[in-house]
Amino acid sequence: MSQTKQFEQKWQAKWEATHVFEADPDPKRQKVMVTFPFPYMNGPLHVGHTFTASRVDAYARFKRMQGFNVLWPWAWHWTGQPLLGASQRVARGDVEFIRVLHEVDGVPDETIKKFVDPLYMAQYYTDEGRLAVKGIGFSVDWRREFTTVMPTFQKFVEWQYKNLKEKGYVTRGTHPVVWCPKDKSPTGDHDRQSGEGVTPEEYTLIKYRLDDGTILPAATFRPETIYGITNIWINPEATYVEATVNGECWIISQEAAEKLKEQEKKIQVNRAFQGKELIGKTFQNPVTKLKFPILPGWFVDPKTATGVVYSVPAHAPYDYLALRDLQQNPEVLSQFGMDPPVVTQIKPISIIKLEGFGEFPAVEIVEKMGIKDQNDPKADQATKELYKKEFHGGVLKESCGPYAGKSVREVKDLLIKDFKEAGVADSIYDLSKPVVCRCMTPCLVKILSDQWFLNYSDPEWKQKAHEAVAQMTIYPESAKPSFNTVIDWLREWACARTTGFGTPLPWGKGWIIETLSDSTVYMAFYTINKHIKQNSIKPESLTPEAFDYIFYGKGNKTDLCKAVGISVDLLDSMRSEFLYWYPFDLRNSAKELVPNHLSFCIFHHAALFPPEHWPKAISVNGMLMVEGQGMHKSKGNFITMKGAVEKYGADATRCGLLLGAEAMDDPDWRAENISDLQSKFESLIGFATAVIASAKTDEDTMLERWLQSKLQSRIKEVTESLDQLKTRTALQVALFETWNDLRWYIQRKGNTQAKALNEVVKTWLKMLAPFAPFLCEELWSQTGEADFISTAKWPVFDENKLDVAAEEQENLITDIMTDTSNILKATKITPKHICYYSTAPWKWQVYLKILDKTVCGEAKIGDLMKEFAADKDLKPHMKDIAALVPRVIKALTKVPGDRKANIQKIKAVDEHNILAGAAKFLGDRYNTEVSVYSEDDQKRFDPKNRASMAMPYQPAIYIE
RNA sequence: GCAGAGGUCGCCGAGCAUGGUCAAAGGCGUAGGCUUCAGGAGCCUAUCCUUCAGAGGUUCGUGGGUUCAAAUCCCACCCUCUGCACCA
Repeated sequence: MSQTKQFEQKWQAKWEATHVFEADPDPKRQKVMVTFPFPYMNGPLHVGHTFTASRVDAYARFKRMQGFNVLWPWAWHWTGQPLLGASQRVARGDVEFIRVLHEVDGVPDETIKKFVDPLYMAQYYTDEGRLAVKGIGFSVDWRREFTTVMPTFQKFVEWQYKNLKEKGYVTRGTHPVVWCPKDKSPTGDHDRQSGEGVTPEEYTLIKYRLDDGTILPAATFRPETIYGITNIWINPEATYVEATVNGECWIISQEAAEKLKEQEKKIQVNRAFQGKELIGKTFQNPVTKLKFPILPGWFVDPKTATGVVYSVPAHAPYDYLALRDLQQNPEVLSQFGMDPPVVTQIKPISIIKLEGFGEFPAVEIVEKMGIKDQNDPKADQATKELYKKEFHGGVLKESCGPYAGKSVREVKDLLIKDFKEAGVADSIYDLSKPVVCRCMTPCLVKILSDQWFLNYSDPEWKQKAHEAVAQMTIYPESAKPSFNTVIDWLREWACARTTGFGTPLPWGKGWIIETLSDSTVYMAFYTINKHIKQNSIKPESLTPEAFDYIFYGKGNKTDLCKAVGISVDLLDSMRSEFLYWYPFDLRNSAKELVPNHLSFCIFHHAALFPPEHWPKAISVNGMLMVEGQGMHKSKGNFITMKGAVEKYGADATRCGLLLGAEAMDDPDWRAENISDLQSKFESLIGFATAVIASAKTDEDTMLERWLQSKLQSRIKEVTESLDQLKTRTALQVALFETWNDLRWYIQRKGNTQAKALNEVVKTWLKMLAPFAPFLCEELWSQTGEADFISTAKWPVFDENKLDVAAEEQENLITDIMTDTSNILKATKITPKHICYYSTAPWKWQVYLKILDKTVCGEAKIGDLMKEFAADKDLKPHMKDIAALVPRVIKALTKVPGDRKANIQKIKAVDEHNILAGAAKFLGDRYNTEVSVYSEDDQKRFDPKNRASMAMPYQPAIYIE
């Protein structure tokens, strides 16, 4: 077994044995409750879950180390249809599906057989999931765990819905859905063979009347064009039916009759006939009462809507094209017994004024695009373009009755409403593209009646939700507006369905609360489930009144306890535990849940709890990609949490994911990166072990102070980043940048014996512990610490340990190394001897004066020279100063502001000593002899007379 | 279609809000050296171009503009990605 695996098992066992991550109320300590949306258990946990949950765990561990009482609970989502669907696929012996279960999920064959029981399947994945979560080292309090089919949890959901209903947030209504007639259930995107993303579209039907009173319901998205009608198109070759629809006699395509049966229409088909029978007849416009002819239109698709289309050639390219085609070939009309003038006399009727176009926009666009006839594919493009333009910019003309002068956009809804009320319009739902169910049955649109909705349209509810958003923190900040957008945009949500697992609607027989609707405030249940489980509280004790008391403090507890059979103490413990933990302090999820779950969570909290129990913070992150692609079982790139941990180790998996991205960016899982990280950790372990073992001296030189100083900035950055959920930045600094500091120190120092280094390494481990807890625990124990690093005190930034002089000293070294390398590169010489010349003291005087002036923004060469000339110490050097001043000014433009301030603070540094101290280090670096002289040393070795080039922070260099 | 996010030096990815400190962090990859029985790992150095002295030049999707100064501000254009409901 690998070393990594040993550490993982060892520390997991210790954590479990000591219950370190179990959190109970402690009034003396501030609490932090973090949550992660419970995963749906129709499959194993994967690296996507791992990424999101690793962020939560890093935060939880960080806060725990900061001394907070941290609760991280976990649960499992079993509600809904997919679990049943999956089980049924096993029962049907779906070969491909079973192969995936076996190969991707790694389920043993014997177990797969038992998946015919969906509850068994859910339990299996839950048990596997729990092992995976423990294996990766998430610091969860398992005493609060539950699944959404547990009767006690369902009692909680019943309480939730009873309250929502009483507050008026649950309403009843009808709703169109994509429907599979064979399965007799709505066909969601995931249940489809084809037609992903297709939703029902509502067409308005205008009830034109034939002379005998029969209704021709023509379907349109543009009912305002009723004022510009010139004729109706019927496909002469399609089959139409005459049917009694809600007591009226309608003529529609055969397909349309089937559709309407599912759309709350009482329909009886009386006879079927060919479309050509209708050609040549006349009908009346129910609004204008004018009469028009029915013409043959071969482009009319009987499968779309009613198969009856009315023609507005002035504004609809297809209509104009079809009309033009007929007018150019009027002889085809003879087969329908019509005379050409009926067609040739038709003129488009303009009803919409559109900027940039004349009378007949459709005619213009057809001519502009050079569209040949009604079969030209460009006709479709023209239709879309014109529709958009007229919708946004079109104004109805005088002929449009009460709607004249209004824009299309503003009257459309009103007009539909008016027409429906006047009985001249109706509607039909249809699909823009065909949808086929997984069972291979073509779908249609069904109107579900008596559907239960969460009324997210309620303006007061929306308002409260906005308030909740306003008072909470969203990470990253940039995601906040999208929550408000979603809240404005959400409308009625069907919250119950008839199939699948879940909690029955308390008042609606046969309805089950749907999966996104039963999981909105369950975080509150975590706070009390510990007591429910420990005391084996019966579901029947958990009445709405009991929950009202626990969550609201409502009711008389003596009576209540008697009624439900829970002791007063226990009830009070539950109440106070809820009050201690709630509200939750963080909920982290992937951004895909913003438009649904996370917003629902906000809505429901706003509805059910007072503002002090509304969420404190929500954070969102990107969606995990695998090798640049979305992760799907079908793509063969599905990686389970368990599999990743087995292959790369828990620490590398966690850190590899967290280094992938932060904020809303999508992290990319690259196997190569993860295994590189794995070996990096191996080397980290070796490195830290060596340092820990070698610590013995009490040295406190400039280098130790430098290391401490650097460490302080790292502590500050890691702490601040973690507080902002910037896990990537935090880990990058904690792992790589701090490591680089340590490397630099060791190189400069030449050994690892200082105890100070050992202390820094211990601090380093603490900063890494939230991310890589296993190896940190192990190394921590090697330093002789008896307690867990998981509960060690988080390092605190200490300003007193900042040492700008030490930092400037090292800057001097790195700067001179850069210059030396530059020279070597440019000259391509192999150095035999490198000489450095430290700057003469009088130059420092000049330098610091110029620096002061620069910072104030008044560095004028003339003034400076006068000032220097007046100084008797400088007077003898005036010739050199004349050359030095412009060089210094130029050099200072490249120095960052904060460094300038530091230099002002520490004044002159002892370049000579610093260089002399680093001579050996530099000599090793360039593999040559290094000599250090003072610029004004008369005995210096300086054949090319370079020394005079020296200036502060830029010693002169001579290389031979 | 509607809404949102984004295009940075081989790759991933900082930086752009508060323009100058940006040839642009960090990681990866690649090359060379050291170490190692070997492999791996580790350590060091280099990695836009030019340059025999610490310098210069051309870069941050494309094209304009503002400014002494733009990866960073403004405009236009091109391209990519994500969500859009009864479904987890």
